[in-house]
Amino acid sequence: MRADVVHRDVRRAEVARGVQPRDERRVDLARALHRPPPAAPRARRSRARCPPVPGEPRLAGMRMSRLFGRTLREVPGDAETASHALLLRGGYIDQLMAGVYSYLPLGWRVERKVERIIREEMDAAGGQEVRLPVIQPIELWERTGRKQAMGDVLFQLIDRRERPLALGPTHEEVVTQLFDRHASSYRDLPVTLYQIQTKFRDEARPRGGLVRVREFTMKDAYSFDVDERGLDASYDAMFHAYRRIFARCGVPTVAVEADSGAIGGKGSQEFIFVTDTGDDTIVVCDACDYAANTEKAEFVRPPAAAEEPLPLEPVATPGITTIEDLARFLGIDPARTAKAVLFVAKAKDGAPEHPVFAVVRGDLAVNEVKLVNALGGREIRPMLDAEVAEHGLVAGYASPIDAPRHVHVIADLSIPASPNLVAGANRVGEHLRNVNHGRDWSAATVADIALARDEHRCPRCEGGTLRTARGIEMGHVFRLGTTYTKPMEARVLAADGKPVTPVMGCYGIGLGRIVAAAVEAHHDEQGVAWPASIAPYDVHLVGLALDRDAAVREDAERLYAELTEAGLEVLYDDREESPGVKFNDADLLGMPLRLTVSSRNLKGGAVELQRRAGGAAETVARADAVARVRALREEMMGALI
RNA sequence: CGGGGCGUAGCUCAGCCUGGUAGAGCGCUGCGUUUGGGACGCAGAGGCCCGCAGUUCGAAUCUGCGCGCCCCGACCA
Repeated sequence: MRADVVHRDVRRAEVARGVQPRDERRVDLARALHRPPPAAPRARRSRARCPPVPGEPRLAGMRMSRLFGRTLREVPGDAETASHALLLRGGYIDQLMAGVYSYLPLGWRVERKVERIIREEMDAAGGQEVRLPVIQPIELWERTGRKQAMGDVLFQLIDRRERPLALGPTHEEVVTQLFDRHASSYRDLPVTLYQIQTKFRDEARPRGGLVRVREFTMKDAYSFDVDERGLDASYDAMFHAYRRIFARCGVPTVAVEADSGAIGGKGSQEFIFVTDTGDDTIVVCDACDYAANTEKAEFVRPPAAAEEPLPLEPVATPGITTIEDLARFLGIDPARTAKAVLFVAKAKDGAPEHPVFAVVRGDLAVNEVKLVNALGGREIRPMLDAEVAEHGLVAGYASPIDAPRHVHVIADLSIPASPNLVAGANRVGEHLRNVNHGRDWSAATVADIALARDEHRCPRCEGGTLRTARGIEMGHVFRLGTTYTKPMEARVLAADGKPVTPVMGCYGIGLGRIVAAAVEAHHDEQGVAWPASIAPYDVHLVGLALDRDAAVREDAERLYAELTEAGLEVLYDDREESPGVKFNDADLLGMPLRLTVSSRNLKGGAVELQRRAGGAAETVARADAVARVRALREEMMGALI
């Protein structure tokens, strides 16, 4: 159906209903705003001011002359990453303050498309959408101890009655309470609730444009099951939904094992978009499918020399306080030394601060996340130089042998397995050779507290080697268990009539990060090349020299109408700009397809069709243009899943 | 929270060292020329030089104190 026919029908219907026709309303509205109605196109420089013509498609199209937001030729100074620079240059986003952005019409369309995809996949996986409050009473956070755990990241405010409140950084507490009020029987389970909503986190350091922000849209989902088996099923459903979501959005991700951090629970996986600009580090096995965040990553320690323990022997090491210097000075491999790293475990729940003496083999580094976990979740900080002496230790020469009793000595797995190490003597300028764990000293705790890195061997397969990569966390799925249901005292009655505490899972995705990652993954020197699924518009229609050639203008307008009527979303460049400007803007903005109408092609009864992501331009017969665009769009969408 | 950098027109920046009535390019407005890869001419609009307090006859410029933004690190469900 033609647009003007549609319009006529709508108009007739409106008149019949006694409603003032749409285009007349527009004029009235303008008058009401004390402004003249949109002027007729001027003879020249009509740049922008042409009013929507009768029959203007109401939803699926946008004239660039009317589009709010302009493209920038130069990169705004604050942008470091490609996604940040291109989103700013294209007029997709605008920064209000550190870590807080507005989305302009184009940017918002992208986010809404991501949102739609997520909603479809969540619904398909059995999720039910809800909408939870942003503003929450602080007591809720005190109940689970997370007011402490979140610390300064939690945005807090006080209402007029001086009641302390928080802006939700996540919603485990709220949803658990909601669940408890509305579910009372095992028959109500399983249930997965989700929402797409703005979250607030006062990040210490926002960075990378949309990558780490303080106000952001997140999809968070929460599953409730009667038992672990149920949780497994809910978790798997979400995991697979996540795979589909990222695939459909054109963002390649790798699922890695992760530390659960302040969220808690037992086991989680992150979906990481691999990029050098990422702020997370992961390791990936080059032989099997093992992949983990370095915070969590296990690895096979390089083997130690098989030797019998030799007699302990002091060695003078004047001025040598680092492993590097020590190994060079003694002409040995760093793996033949023991590295001491001193921390202070912070006070928690009334327990006072206490010194922590961590020992790893010299070729390894301490993984602070693992160390915190080995300490039962106690936060740590580096020990200050002054404190080292206070605890009876000698900086640079600290020794695990005869360490003061109040010092918690914790050794990495590599230590008991490595004989005859060189360690500090706890005297300035002196080390000890042939130190053996079990003979000369024993750690209070032996645990995996070392950091995996490039070249380490895979813990899951024979012969695999770990490789490190940087990346951005796109989503995170957690098996929470009863971390929240227990302290919140959520219960349902089981089949046997006895109350059980439901086991929970939670699942988050950052929408803005998907937008940023999609740009990182799909751009070139000229600009963005959106995946078809989340591009703000399907086609960028470029009309050249519209004011010079009435035939071209008419045909471009007609094509615009035809495309939108065919259900395509069209960005129509109807501006009075030179071809170079239009093409460059089209490249920068990055719609997946570009259609060019020009007098040159029109003479041959054709238009030019170009894929933004590459490939030569094709000349398409004018009559086939719409069908060809639809076909290409289908093809590109199909390729995404 | 440590370290570094930067705040001058819508954007990118010069001017600051050596104090003396605020500049460029891009963008924007008007008129004309131009039209397949960021064209050109002419005429314009646009600035509390981040803020406050000092020094000085005089401060964008020097000094102090704030605030903001960016980067590295710490931190980061």
